[in-house]
Amino acid sequence: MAPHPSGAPAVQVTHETKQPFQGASDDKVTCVASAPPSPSRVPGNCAEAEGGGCRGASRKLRARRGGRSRPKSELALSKQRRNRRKKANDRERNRMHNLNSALDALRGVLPTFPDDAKLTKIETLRFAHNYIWALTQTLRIADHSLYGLEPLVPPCEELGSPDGSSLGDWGSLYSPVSQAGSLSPAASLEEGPGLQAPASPVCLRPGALAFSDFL
DNA sequence: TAGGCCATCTGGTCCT
DNA sequence: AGGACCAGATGGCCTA
Repeated sequence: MAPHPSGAPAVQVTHETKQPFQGASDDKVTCVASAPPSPSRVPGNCAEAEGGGCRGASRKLRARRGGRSRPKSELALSKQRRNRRKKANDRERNRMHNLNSALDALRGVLPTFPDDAKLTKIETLRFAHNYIWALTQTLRIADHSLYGLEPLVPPCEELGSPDGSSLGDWGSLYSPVSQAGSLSPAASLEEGPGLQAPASPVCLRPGALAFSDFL
């Protein structure tokens, strides 16, 4: 996992490590008959001296080693493994819950209609990606018009939607991702097949955004 | 019923 | 040793 670039925008990925999550408890730990344990390095018998020769100083030696690690029975070992697995499952579940809540937060800031079906995970990511790109373009366009520069994109009237339909209120921003190729910053991302970015000029109008335009 | 989406479990790997 | 992260597997639910 690539660490955040130092100059990354302040999209704070709060490491909400301990955000208690409902359901993160062991509601359904179905401990399936666990597969054969990983190549468990069977802990060597700690009674084995490390060549230092146990000249009656076994107590000191044990104290230096921590003293608590004594050979465990197979039963105790498997019990310990199961316990560790269970704890790992809980953590993993919690981690995924945190991930999902972050995804929900992201959904919350994306412009969608109330009656729109909830975005799937991949849709949310694509939408957010393209939405950010579109907003960036908006700022750029605004900057250029502010300083009297040539517009970067032709006027909206000259743009056509991919399907050739006329541009209504909702057609002013046509689907940025429905085209192949990528001109956006996203091109630098190692994006999978899904995360294409807008390939064509986007004429934005505040409020005229629907998630379907970005997917 | 097939396919998509999702939650969970699991083992491996890396890091502290 | 233990936690975080990841990817694969599996099974459930829902919809066209």
